[in-house]
Amino acid sequence: MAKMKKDSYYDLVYYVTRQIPIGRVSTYGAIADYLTLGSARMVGWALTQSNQLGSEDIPAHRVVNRKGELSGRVHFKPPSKMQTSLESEGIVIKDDKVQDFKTCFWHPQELD
DNA sequence: TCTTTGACGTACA
DNA sequence: GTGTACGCCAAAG
Repeated sequence: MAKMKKDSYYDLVYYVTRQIPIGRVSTYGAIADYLTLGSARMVGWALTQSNQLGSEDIPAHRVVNRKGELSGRVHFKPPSKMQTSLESEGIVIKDDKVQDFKTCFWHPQELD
């Protein structure tokens, strides 16, 4: 596994998303900026694809929007699974939003 | 090939 | 704080 088959923008997003520590959350913008994708939408798109594929190896529930809102919960099965998973990891969710978002926020740059 | 849509973000009134 | 507009780029029809 010294070399990945392809370095499509999804692979980058998948990789970074897997690096998100438990009890922490990241944002589309942070990932997009770190990977220099140019648009946060690319991150959401990749995550949607991975989710539809059933790639549970990717903790997409730890990725939220800039406001800390669980904007993509509707893409989960069931949608409430996103909040449940986050709360299970010690993250406080209130009204579909991360309370200590500022504290739980994690930036991929932490890997460096 | 063109148009529309989308788990977003920033800017402005 | 809210609503509107634009940019961003890829996938689907």
